[in-house]
Amino acid sequence: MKNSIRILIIENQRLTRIGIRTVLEAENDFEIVGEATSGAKGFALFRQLKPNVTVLSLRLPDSCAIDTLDNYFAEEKRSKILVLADTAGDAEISKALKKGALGYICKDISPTELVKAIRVVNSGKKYIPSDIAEILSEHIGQEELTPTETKILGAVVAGKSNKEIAYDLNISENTVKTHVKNVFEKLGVSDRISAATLAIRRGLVRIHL
Amino acid sequence: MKNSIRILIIENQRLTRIGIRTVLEAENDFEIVGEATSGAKGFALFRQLKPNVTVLSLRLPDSCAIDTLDNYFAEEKRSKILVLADTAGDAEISKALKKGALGYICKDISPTELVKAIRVVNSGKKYIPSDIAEILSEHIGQEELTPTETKILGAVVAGKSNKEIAYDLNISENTVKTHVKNVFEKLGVSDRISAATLAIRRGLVRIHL
DNA sequence: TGAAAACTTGTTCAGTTGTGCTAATGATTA
DNA sequence: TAATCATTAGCACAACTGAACAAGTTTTCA
Repeated sequence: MKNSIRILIIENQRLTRIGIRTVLEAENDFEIVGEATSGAKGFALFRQLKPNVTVLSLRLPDSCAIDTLDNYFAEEKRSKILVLADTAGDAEISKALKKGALGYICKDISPTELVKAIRVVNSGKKYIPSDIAEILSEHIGQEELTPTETKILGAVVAGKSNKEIAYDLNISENTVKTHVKNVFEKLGVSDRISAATLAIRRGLVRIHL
Repeated sequence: MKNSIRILIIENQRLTRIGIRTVLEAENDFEIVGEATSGAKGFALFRQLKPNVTVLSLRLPDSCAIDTLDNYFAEEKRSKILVLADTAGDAEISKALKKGALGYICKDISPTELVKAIRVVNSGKKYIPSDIAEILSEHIGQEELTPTETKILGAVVAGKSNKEIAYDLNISENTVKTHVKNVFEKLGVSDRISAATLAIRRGLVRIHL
């Protein structure tokens, strides 16, 4: 169909993908041009098909959407990407939006809202559902972790001791302690377990399931 | 339709629910008699509709399927329940099966396999996909945590200190240490962070996302 | 270039954690 | 009844953690 919105779906959960397709196929100006189950295949299809809108799942077996977003924008500056998350609580929302994703929706979105999201994003505008916008606003003002702090938090989550972290990063244990303390302050916790669980909940670090 | 398999779907992610429905509706001897988005509504519908097969999502906003399975079997001893999980790695697989669920599938299941799972479960037999069976076998031989140990692990994950845990449970700090040590041994770790992340990964404890 | 942010290291010290033991009590079960 | 398991508790000790400082160096970027 002419002037139809050409859509690429990158999502590994088949049942969810079928759900998305079912919803989108009901719109007669939508055309699903491709589907992929992994980040690599998805990006390859993106380059090949040049869809109008790409629905990209946040968690894919081989990659994290946040990290691959750069590739999409390097390939096509005006990529229109709608990130699809499992839960709304993720810290990754703001990251995705900062990187240039136009929309961020959650898998419990209603069909009508999904369709709307696609249309809005296709028109080049941002689409953020109100519940997600709310969460975003909650996180506003929260200081971001620096690269080193993020690395150290990752090591903490991995169960490493300050000494081990110091050894791994070739810095003194005192330095590690300082970073850890700063991370605690920024996260509003006072022990490494709370830091770790918070990091996991917020998606501040990636853990290999 | 006569002799059709009457199915109840309890799953909160709408897109996934639509996917499931789309797949199941294609079978002309399947009949979706109800859908629910929460554990409470789902169980209410179960009592009312008495479906042949119930597709029950593991993680629901208000409850965990594992904990509510007992209710289903109390209501109807021969409930045929197919538990639907996000990931295959969960320790909850074995728990669900022990409690009496007939099947345990993952959301990236293929349509044909989902249909097959429904049919097998409806016939009263167990259905475990090979990849999940494999994970199950990996966990075999791993010692299970005792109730107290589970409670203490939960407290550890919650970021509590030994002292706090002792106070909460009205036991001495030394006892807490003993339990913590035993948990470490059973999990094969040697610090609380690793215990916590492992517990989260395996679904040994529930964390409020 | 100059300021701001990030990264680095140090010291001290109280408190917590984890290890390695031993051992009593109650509940369950073969 | 004997055996096993879960729960409880104690002690001693080394190691690690987190708080509370102060202060130097390097990067980044406007």
